[in-house]
Amino acid sequence: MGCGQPLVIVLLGPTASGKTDLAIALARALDLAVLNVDSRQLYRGMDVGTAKPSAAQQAAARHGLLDLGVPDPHISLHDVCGQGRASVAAELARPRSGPPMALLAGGSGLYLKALSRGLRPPAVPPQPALRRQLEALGQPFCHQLLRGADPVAAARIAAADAVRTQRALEVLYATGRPLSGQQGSEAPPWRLLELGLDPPDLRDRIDSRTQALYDGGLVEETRTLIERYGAALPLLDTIGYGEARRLLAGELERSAAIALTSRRTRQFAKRQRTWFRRQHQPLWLSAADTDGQRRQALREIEGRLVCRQTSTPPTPTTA
RNA sequence: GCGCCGUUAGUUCAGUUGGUAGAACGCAGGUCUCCAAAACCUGAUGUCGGGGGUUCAAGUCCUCCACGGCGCG
Repeated sequence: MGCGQPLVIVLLGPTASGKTDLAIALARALDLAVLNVDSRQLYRGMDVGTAKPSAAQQAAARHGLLDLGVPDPHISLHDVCGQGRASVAAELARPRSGPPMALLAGGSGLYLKALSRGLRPPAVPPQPALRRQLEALGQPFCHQLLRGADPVAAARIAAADAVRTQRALEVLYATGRPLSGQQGSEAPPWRLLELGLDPPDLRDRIDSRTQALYDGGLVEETRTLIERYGAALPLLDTIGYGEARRLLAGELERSAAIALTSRRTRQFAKRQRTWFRRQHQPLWLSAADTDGQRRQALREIEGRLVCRQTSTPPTPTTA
């Protein structure tokens, strides 16, 4: 065990914190691929609005878990878990000079947890028709249904939380067994090093990043997505795309759209911080620029690769 | 200059026949095992424009002042 196990490095942080640049720098330094853990960069055609690594950036380092499918059939977490496990396994098996390693980077909390901790959610795909029916029955009634059928899940799910109530009922009807008994996890056989990025000037970074998305063609990209998949595409509710869609519909001025996108992004970043604090507790990198962060991260990674014999006390070395 | 209307939380506003203030959004904290860039929960906001008066009691009535809007000169 210990130093014999592969090392999986997870780089996480709120949007616009500088993960992409640092991930590429680390990938180059360690000869690794950047495996993106991002719920929106999974989709082809959602590039500008998701700040997906550019062609130049993707040429600078290998990337994985990008462009897995088109936006129309929604890609489930179950599928992402499968692809993610395969990508990590391939990366660890890849012949390289050092010990086996993989690098995950992203900001989607649930996805990060699922991949790094080996969550095994039930393999029940979303059933839109069923969800519509449950929706029509009304949330109070649905939660009452759940209390009768799966009291454990019902106790955990807030009475007003329609999304989770519907999911629990969906799993129950599809499998005939309560959801609460099917939410397991399988700790993967690797050591985990979680590094966090959360610069103090995130608000400014979000503002300038938002401006850059609009200048870089977010509205045009949104128009293309609407032409291809229709304006009702659920993924168009995404931060940035939602405002661009309203701009195209004439409901918002450009400056108002940009301000709204910034605000929603800030609110999202706050939720991400809450998640990381509670679910991950990474080692936060304090350096101000990518270069300093890279050095700091590489020191930590090297520290994990030194083979220590815990049974014998370390021999004191005098300088 | 005259008349009318307005001035209440960071913002937009609600406040019944006088009983020391509420909503939404925002903000802060939290939850999270397939919509997660989602969904949900909790919380704090305040010299009610300023002064004076009437009253046991004034955001609410009277009065003066300031500021803003509209109309008439």
